[in-house]
Amino acid sequence: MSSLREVAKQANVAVSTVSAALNGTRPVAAATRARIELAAADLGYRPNLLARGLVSKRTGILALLYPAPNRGFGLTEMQFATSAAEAASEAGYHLLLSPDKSDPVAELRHLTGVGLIEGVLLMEVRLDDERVDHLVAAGTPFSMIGRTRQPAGISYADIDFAATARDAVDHIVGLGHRTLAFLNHSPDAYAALYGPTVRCAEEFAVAAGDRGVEYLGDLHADSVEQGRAAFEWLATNRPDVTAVAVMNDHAAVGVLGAVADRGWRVPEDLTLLLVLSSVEVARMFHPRLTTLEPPSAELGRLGARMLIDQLQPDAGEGKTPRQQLVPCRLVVGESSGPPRRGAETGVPE
Amino acid sequence: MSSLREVAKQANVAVSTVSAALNGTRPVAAATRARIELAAADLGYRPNLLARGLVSKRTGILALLYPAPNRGFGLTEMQFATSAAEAASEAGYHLLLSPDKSDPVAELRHLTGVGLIEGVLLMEVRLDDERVDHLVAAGTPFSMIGRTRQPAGISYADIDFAATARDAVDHIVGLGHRTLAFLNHSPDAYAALYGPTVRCAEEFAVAAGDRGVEYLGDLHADSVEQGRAAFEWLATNRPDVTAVAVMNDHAAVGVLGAVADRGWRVPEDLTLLLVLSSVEVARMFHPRLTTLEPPSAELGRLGARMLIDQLQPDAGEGKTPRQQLVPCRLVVGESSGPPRRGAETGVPE
DNA sequence: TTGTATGCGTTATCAA
DNA sequence: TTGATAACGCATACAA
Repeated sequence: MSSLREVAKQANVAVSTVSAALNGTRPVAAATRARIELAAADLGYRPNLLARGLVSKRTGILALLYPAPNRGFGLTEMQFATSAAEAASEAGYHLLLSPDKSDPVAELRHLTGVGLIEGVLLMEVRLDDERVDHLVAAGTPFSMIGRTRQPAGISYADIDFAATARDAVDHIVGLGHRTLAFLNHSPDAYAALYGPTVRCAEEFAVAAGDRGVEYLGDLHADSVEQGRAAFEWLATNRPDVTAVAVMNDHAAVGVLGAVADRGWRVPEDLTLLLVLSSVEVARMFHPRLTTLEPPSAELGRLGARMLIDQLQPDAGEGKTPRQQLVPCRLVVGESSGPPRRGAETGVPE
Repeated sequence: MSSLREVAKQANVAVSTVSAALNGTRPVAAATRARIELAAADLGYRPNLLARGLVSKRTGILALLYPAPNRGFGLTEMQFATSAAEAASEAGYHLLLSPDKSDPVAELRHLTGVGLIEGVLLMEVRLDDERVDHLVAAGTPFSMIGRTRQPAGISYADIDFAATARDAVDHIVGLGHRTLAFLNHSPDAYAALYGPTVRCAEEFAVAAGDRGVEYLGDLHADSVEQGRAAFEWLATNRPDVTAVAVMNDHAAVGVLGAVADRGWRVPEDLTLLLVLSSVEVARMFHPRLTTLEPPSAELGRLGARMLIDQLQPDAGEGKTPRQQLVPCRLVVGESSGPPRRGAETGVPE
């Protein structure tokens, strides 16, 4: 409420001196500085961000761009947002929540056009993402949670899918399993270009290959019914499969249901792994599922930090983008066990 | 990027005329208005929000205050945020995410002090809430999702707990139940003043009384173990109880586990109700649980709308606060059934 | 070491 | 109907 001018008057100095003293932007005599700080504290002075931003082009506002929650915006995505907001707040920045509905690029153009935004934090980045192209072209500082197919030169924090897959495969190999089925998201237009969907499948295949584990990909389920169907198909056609990794929580519900219907039990007859789900969710199952929990909070925090680092004036133009991968945390639940005996029998072909 | 001045030059008029034409703030000749609009579109003009806010005190930015997600930040809370953001965006406003960590009032003072915020949307409102007191005292426009003990004069959108409890009780009465146990949150310092915790318990008691259903309150569980313990206590001491309503998802997991251990089944031997959980969550259970789903998206939207309405200049000072209650949606799952036969036997005392 | 003056892009108050 | 012009609160180049 109180302006720089009022502080100046109260401290008997010029406005510019107050500004300098408070921002440390030029040397100020210790005595006057003390007077100024006293006056400022006394009046409860707060610099007006609008005025400051108007002249300095630095608003301290970051935009978090997330897709409209058509595709399940879950706990994980929320964690990105809240931890990013927290990291921003710790650095003196503010985070603006920007749902991009129909036209993300238009929304982006608007946000930067009105001079509100200093930088953008991108969520739910796809392998090919028009938002990225636009931001690069416009020269707007940004960083990503997730990454495009070719993220060279762009700051991002993403899941280390390779390490995650290795951990998962090592886990089941340690239990004695020799085959692994991977239930991915349904191959709709979205999943086809969605980073986690694509990369998880790839890296699980690689990790399985490295460990000599037979890998069954090409299975998909995004609902209870589809999960159920997928397991039934497996039980019929590949009864030798002893371990299943599932990307979608509801699909896991279906698998568990089908397993029970068949008179099987988890983990005695089947080892079930949740991929990219929080322990919070894994705990809702009975038995408590083993899960690869995404480092959501850390990714959100990292993404925000990276963006903020870019915005620091001393960062210069020759700044190297930071790119960081963080593996999921393997949290072993009650759904992990050795393969059932005699699983080799009944292998078709 | 391009300023009002450039548009003015291009259209051969004064800046003030451009401003007037674009904002409709004073009559402008049709011809010149056309010229101006053409020039503006041509240059891709966007009004600078900082400059505008500096003079008009209207920034178009709303702050969403939410508690640091220590206490389970679930799907529900997430929905508030996203739907509020969406509603704000539709009205041309922006939503700032403000985690209030240690000192919410200081955070609030900061936000309004720097002139960034036009109004505040409060989440997780408690029966006695210092943030509310501060906002009222400071004269900052705000609205609440949830409400305090005495919300007179303040705009809010909250759950209609009375209607919700009635629906729930009617549901089980319709099935033939005569007793209902209510598993509330654990009575820690937080829950003691948390609206839903308190109001749900009260209204369930009232609704049960109205329908002649025996009500067992004073039960609490916020974890799997506590849920398990609670059910075991019930089975031992009140084997006549045939229906249980649970506030906490994890507690429900515990109840289900204990039910199974006892050789009982849901819904044959016990009807289980989730209270204030999304179907998304209810579906994760086996059997799929009946739930009273909170109208999160609607509340978020309503809260934002109410705040925005307050901010309209034509709202005047004599504006009546809007207060709206929305009941939960009863979604019947597979955990609802008639009471088991012979439940009356074995009633202690 | 400090003060003066100018401008950032708008809106709003005047005259014209 | 339109055009100057003064704020809004701050940062900064320049003068003292």
